[in-house]
Amino acid sequence: MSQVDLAREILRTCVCSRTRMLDRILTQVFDDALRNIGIGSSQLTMLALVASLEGLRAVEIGRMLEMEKSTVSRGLSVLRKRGWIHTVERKGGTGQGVGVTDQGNKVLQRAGPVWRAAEDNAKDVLGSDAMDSLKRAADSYLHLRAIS
Amino acid sequence: MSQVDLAREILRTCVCSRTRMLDRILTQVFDDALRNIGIGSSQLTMLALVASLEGLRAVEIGRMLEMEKSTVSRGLSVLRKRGWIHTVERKGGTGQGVGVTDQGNKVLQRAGPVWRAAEDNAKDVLGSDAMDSLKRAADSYLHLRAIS
DNA sequence: ACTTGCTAGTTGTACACACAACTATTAATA
DNA sequence: TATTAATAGTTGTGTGTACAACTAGCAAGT
Repeated sequence: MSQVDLAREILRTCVCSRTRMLDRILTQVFDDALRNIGIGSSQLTMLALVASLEGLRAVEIGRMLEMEKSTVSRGLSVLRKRGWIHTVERKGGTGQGVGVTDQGNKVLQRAGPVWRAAEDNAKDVLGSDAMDSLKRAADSYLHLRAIS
Repeated sequence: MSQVDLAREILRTCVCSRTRMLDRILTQVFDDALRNIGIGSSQLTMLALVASLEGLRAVEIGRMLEMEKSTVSRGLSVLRKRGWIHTVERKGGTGQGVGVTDQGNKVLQRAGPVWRAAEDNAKDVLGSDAMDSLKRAADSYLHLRAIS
């Protein structure tokens, strides 16, 4: 098989590069929408998770979002720097977790409608069939039962 | 609507965070497989594109992969540093583009079987339905007609 | 030829991401 | 309790990503 044929097969087929492209496209849509609010789409995800389950530890966040622990660590630093989360004691005294601050809640509330508009916008960009199949692809795998 | 309800709605619904999670999961699968070869999945995508269309310019790569030009610029630097691509003259003298080196072709050939195995592995991880719907979601949007 | 303006490319900055190596903390057990 | 093992968290490094600001190069028109 020639190099060119192999290269074209990779480009036409590879599910990883496809997904990464979709990620770039969607991140663009959501970050554009959220820019005025001053929060990025990744940050919003993490903030929403912390708000959903007060007292989460970093390792649990990593498990739920499929993130490496060092990524979680640095992501939480950003949220902390912005004043959106703080350290909280966990029930039972088993170590510490994170919780949302008043500022964090305000940002979340302001982001809500903008995020919904972005979700609609994404449907226009991708088409609603593609969006549904994308969500289904994720549903079959992701570990978000705790907040369902 | 309470903050917690909003937060949970975002986590359950957001197509952007879902896609980013899928990206992390798939990148893990492909990078693990490719590690022995010494190339990352993003680099493989760009190398395959350059190999498919000799003499591409950065701006064209950006259009086809939905990447910002600065991202392309830095991505190409990495490939150049590794000795996988080089600058080539374009037919008609309209500026310069990039082409694959012999080394780059060797890496591509070695990566081929490993990449195919990773693609199979991804099907096991995601399930073949999810994988199909993921690819369909991308198909409806991506600009790869030039190499089809 | 000049200027004017568009397009392409690079670089500074900040964040997202993971691996490796380290520290700290917690749990298990001698 | 002391030691050890396992888990959790941080930090250095390199890459992936985009925005803003800048430079370079080309094109159009007068």
